[in-house]
Amino acid sequence: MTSANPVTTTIQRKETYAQKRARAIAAAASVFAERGYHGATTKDIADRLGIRQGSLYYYFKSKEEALEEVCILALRDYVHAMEQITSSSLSFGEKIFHIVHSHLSSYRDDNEALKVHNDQRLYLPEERRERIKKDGSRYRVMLEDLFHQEVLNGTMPADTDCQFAAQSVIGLCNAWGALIIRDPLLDVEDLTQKCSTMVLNGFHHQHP
Amino acid sequence: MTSANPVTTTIQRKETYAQKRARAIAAAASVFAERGYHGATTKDIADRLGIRQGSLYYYFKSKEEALEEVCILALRDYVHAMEQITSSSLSFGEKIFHIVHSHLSSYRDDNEALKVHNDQRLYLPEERRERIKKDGSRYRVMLEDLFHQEVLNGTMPADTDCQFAAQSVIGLCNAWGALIIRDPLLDVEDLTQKCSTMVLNGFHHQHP
DNA sequence: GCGGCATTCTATAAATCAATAGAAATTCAG
DNA sequence: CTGAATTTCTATTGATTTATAGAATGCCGC
Repeated sequence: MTSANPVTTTIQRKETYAQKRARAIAAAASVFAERGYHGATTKDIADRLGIRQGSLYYYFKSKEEALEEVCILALRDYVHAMEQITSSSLSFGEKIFHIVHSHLSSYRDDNEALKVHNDQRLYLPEERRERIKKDGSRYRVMLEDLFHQEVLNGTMPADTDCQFAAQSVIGLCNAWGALIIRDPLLDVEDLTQKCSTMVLNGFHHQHP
Repeated sequence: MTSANPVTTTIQRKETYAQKRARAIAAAASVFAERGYHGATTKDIADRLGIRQGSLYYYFKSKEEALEEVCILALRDYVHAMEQITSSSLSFGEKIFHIVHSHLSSYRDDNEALKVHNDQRLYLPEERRERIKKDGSRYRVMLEDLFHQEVLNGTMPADTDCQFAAQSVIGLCNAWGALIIRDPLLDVEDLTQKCSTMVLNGFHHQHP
């Protein structure tokens, strides 16, 4: 055997293509989130990367491909977190809490990819949209199943509409997510607590 | 007195400028809803009206003005409906029901102006955005006050965060609204029932 | 029918933008 | 150092788009 492969043993002094491309996707996410897909220009993205407009095409075949990549990125971590939570041994209430927390946190910490997925994905042509749709549906179905399980357990009314419940949780989180991005003062921990409580028990209204 | 004003007594054989402009705003709303503000062209709007691109400028000084008008239109009816409901003698639960119903219905019936307001208003420059912001806030505050009143009545926990509650109801309705527009099969009456119940009592989860 | 006003059209200016081709620069192994 | 591969740059093309100016058309009262 010859000496160990320098690629894996040498300290990396230069970013790989994949790493630089990942930064390009993040830059695209940021710009798309701020100005929308059509409102953003390839120059905006290039500027954020410190390269020229034309150079961007070394990483993307088209602006459209950049949007698709942003959407794929957004869903990857998002779905992964959901898988971790639903397969854990937490109680139902705790799972909901973690799901909401993970969802809201991603708006604060991550990049703006999730917002771009929510707001701009419909501007993708059919074919590209289909490709990312699967992951989005998977997320919704996992949440749906979580509710469904709870109905079978008897800890939720038998007539609960689990599709409605799942979609509502997602919608609520996305609505607050949009606000979280725009208002740095919003406290994710506090919102997580309030959203989970609301989902499970509403605002506790008592008939007078 | 001379003969009665023909404008008011004669059967209208021709649309007034205001009416035609209103149709232009509706066309803009429709196109903006479908393609987004930046993705829509003035030609798209003109096509939907059956006029030429240049002729559109008889009704708008700019594309930007068209977007502002769409947002103003969206909020006018929206705020008006809220005023009617909150000032009525309905019970709290009924009011929430009507508010949700009015909100969701507007996505089904009206034009797509409300969706445009939600998704595209941030692309307006500061000054124009400020002008429409007031109406949006008014809606939220009215809803907030409704919750606040209920806390004072003692039919809701004293520590209820009314701002959170109001924003959540709006967010939930907007999330479902976006789905309603895309899926004609969704039943607004059914969704209204489920959304109101969820807001008031959550999904009735019982600790096992 | 005529004069004036309202409405729409044609044609075009000016700016912007995505995408490409090929040259330059950088990096790196031998 | 040298040559090849990678990465970035320059320069440009072609298409699109907003907005304007001025001409043409339609409409209405008289």
